[in-house]
Amino acid sequence: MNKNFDQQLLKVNKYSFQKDLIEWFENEMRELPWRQNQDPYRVWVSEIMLQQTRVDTVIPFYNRFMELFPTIETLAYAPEEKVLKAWEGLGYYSRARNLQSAVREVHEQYGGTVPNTPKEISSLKGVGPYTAGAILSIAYGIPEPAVDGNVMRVLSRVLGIWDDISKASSRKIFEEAVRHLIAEHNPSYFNQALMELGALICSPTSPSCLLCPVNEHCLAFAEGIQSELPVKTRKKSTKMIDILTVIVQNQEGEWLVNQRPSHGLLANLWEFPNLEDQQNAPTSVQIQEFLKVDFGLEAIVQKEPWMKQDHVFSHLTWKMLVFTADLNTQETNLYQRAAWKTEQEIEEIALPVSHRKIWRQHLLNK
DNA sequence: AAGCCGTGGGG
DNA sequence: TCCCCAAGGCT
Repeated sequence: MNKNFDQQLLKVNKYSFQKDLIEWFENEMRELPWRQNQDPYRVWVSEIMLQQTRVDTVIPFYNRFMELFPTIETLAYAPEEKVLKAWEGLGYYSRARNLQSAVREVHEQYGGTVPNTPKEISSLKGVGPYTAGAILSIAYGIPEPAVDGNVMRVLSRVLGIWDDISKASSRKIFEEAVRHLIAEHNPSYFNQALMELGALICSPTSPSCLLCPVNEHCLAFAEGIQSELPVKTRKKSTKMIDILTVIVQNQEGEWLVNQRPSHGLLANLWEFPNLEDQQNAPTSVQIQEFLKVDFGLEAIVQKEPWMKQDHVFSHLTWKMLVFTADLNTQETNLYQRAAWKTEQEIEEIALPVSHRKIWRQHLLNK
């Protein structure tokens, strides 16, 4: 472990730090839907939704989700498609499928009670080191570290930890620091306060150190090096992919949609048929061949796209060209995971944000 | 270990 | 416009 950090950890008056931090939290904590009580299920759902996602974004999704699936049992028995639909627009969709899978396990293996040991709760799908600690401390009052980006930022400054927080291995160092500092009598507030402090005061850029309740314990503030911490290497730029998308309507006025594979990007979500532009032929020809081979459909594809749209993911960018096509046959027996769906049905399935935008635009132009 | 996995907001 | 970010986990 980092020697300087170790020395700093011993210098901090831990009980004074705990008191200053927790009293600040009691006065300043935001009223959030998942803070109404300590129901482990409600805490659990909130922690999954909050992974890599802002509080303001999560709130409306969380409220809707809890209305639809208020208990472990209701979520366990819900069809996956309903759960994905409730998650539409929130991103990282495997979170939703893992959550339901884990909830079903709790329902079946633990009699519907969320387990309260690190070993058991960490074995649940989608529950990693952070989420395990968060649920154990917030719902059960168990003094376990819950180290997220906020905690690493706050403690890197308070203790002068120079390890690169973008590396997975760094988390352990911060967990050790939390194990030393955590308030055994109130781990829930201690952990939440560290995160709340990171969100409200100890922000990534321009932290409000003068307002900080623990600034007298903070090494970075004492030395005026808040802006140097935490150390975080930036990730690589995203790659571009050219995507050709096609809107096809049958004689009944239904639209052709396809369900994505059950693994990988946007798993199990529905979308309008699309392929990567191979640039080995005119776009309309590529799409025509694609509809024939992948869907068994004869169609005439417009030469020019009626819409363009870029969509940026965390690790790649789709540059989308959207075409329309007219069926040239009555035979519409579809292959694979494709289906004809009515306008009403398309409203009720989960689409990626990019395809939902295309759909809205299509309805507008019709 | 490092790449994959979404989205919308802010500087 | 572009980049970074926001209560991470999985493989």
